[in-house]
Amino acid sequence: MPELPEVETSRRGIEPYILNQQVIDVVVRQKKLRWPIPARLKSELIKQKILAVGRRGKYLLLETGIGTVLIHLGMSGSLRIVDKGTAPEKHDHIDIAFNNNKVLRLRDPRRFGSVLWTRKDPAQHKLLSQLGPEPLSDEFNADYLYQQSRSRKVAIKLFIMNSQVVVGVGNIYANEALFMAGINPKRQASRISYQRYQILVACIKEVLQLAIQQGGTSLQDFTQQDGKPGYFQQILKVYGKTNQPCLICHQPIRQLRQQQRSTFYCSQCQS
DNA sequence: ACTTCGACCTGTTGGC
DNA sequence: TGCCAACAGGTCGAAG
Repeated sequence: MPELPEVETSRRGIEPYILNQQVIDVVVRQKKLRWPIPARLKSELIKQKILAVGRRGKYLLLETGIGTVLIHLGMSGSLRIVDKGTAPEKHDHIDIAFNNNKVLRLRDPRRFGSVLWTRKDPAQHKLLSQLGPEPLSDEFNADYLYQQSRSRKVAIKLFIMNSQVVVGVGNIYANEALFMAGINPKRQASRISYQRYQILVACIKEVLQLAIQQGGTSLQDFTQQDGKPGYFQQILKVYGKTNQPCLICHQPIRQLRQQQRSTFYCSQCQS
């Protein structure tokens, strides 16, 4: 579920309820996620105040005075705010309870997500230190991406989904950005001109920004049980549209597999 | 240094 | 209707 726009929407959704609040309890029902939830988390996090709710790529960062909670939602994770005493449901793996009677609750059926704890500068954490620039930052520009692409034979779609190249471009938005840029997802990264990288960078930024906007407007009710409307469905032009007519040229959208992930594109509009 | 592939999980869907 | 294979929005680390 979560790509960067959903993670950012989650960040904005939970922030008002937990910023400057003190942790009074941590309840772990299932510690086996992508990585085990550290045993130290509860004892060290308890009594700490959340000083910032940040994001790096698809990681959420809950910063305290002594360390940072790293949360990744994997493929199926979601966060919600519930009142203290609300009964957990299936796959509700961890609660972080605050002194304002609110509880931050992670649900993750597939358990590809993670909840970690670091006392260092989170940027130095193993999982964050190798990450590429944020897609919406100035650091992510055509000069950078073009430089990175020299001598890279991988298909452009896989290239932009590589988190060491740029963070936050998942399967949906990689497909959408390449459609918007008119670039064939199978094209080798090294065989794309600087000019086309200028377009691609702009399209990646636009597609992500638009999705964040959509999420922000339709997801004000973060405390509700069903925190995931299909808001991004409406802006998708190729993802999941196999055999449907291209919005530009009416050719059927094609589907193929790249690295075990589905790719959707228009063979006429994208070269 | 770069690329590919298996692995981790459960829930849903589509074809027979 | 039921069954089962295929697939789902991520990404790490080992193997090639």
